[in-house]
Formats: sequence, C-alpha cells, structure tokens
Amino acid sequence: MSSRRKCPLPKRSKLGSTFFSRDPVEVARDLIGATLIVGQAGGIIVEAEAYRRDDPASHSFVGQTQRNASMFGPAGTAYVYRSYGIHWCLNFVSGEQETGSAVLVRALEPKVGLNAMRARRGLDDPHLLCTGPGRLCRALGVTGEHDGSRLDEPPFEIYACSGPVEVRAAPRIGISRAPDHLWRFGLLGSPFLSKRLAF
DNA sequence: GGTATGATTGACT
DNA sequence: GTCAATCATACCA
Repeated sequence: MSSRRKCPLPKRSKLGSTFFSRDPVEVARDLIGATLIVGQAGGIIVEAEAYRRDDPASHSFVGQTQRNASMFGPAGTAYVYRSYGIHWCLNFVSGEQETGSAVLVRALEPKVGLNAMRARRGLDDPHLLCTGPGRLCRALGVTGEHDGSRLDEPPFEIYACSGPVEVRAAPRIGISRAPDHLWRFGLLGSPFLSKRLAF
C-alpha cells in the first residue's frame, strides 16, 4: 500500500509552524522526502511516525509531565526525550489545535556533513549513520539540550520535499499499545529505513 | 519506599 | 535469534 505524493510546497520551502499545525499523521506522511539539517549535518527524512495526544502509545497519553512538557508546546517545537536511559529521540511537535501530538523522526538518508556524522557515530557506513531514531540523534548531535527548541530557528532547518515521492504506511515500531495504526511512514525502497516497510 | 517498563541499540550465541 | 546497558517515569505499597 503505497501512495504517490507530489510536493505540495515550492522547492526548498522552509517548513515552520504552519506546516506542523496539522494532524500529526498528515505531518508524518508529508515529512517523507523533506530535508532535515541540524547545524552542519543532515539529510532526507525517509521514515517518521505519528503520535496523537489521545493515543495510548504516545508519551502525552498520561497528560503533561516534566519529560513530555515540550509536547504540549506550540506546533513546530522540538521534543527530545531519552529512550531506554541511553539514546535521544527527536520529535516534531504537531497538531492543529490540541497540543500533545508529535512526529518521531526515525531515519534519515545522510546528505550533508557526512564526516561530522561519521565522527559522532564512530563508523563509516552511511547506511548505519542515521537509520534509527537513536542513531540519527547521535549522528546529528541532537541531545536533551534541544528539547523545546523551535524547529524554524538554528540549529534546525527543515525544507519541504523537492519532488514527488513514493510513501508507504505501516504499523509503528517498538510500541505495545495501539500497535495497529498505520502511522509509520517510509520512503518506498529506501535503503536507509530502520526496518523494512512490511506489514 | 520498591519495582517494572520502555517510541533502542549493539554485542553476542 | 537473545540479552544487557541505563534511567526517567509510572504505578503500587
């Protein structure tokens, strides 16, 4: 089940709060093919997952806490949390009106700053640099210090997809609650996905 | 207070 | 395939 999606925005259009002020499921889908830069490094988003405010799998499901506070900030905010006490994971706060929804960036095709990413990750293979939410944050230097930052201001730059892309929906990964929603989106056939897009 | 559980990764059998 | 790392949060007593 894949669908072709044309770029809805002008080439190299910078994405800000207007883009993120929509249903996180739509935002996640439309982020596939977009470019994410953090500082001097970045690439093309090839995998993302949506988490809604009232979604049992979402950190926001239990209401606002110290950890998830930035999820309840304005759309276009970064939500960075620690996963398994070890890794950082980067989310884009989204949602039309209600707060508490976000999109988890799961994988990138590295495009710029390859050497900086290699140095941070301690390996060479571009296929392993950013394929996974924890790896991606390590490669880009994203940490808890970025939690609550605006996504349309440095060090973040996010640009719209510059051409048509083939996007596939699949179940989310690594969750135990609400596992059936097809809220994981990936670039069909990309070798930079964290997991294959099978059902 | 204690204990179980992760939106993961890398090392190992 | 299995499993440990490592810690904030949730939940129970």
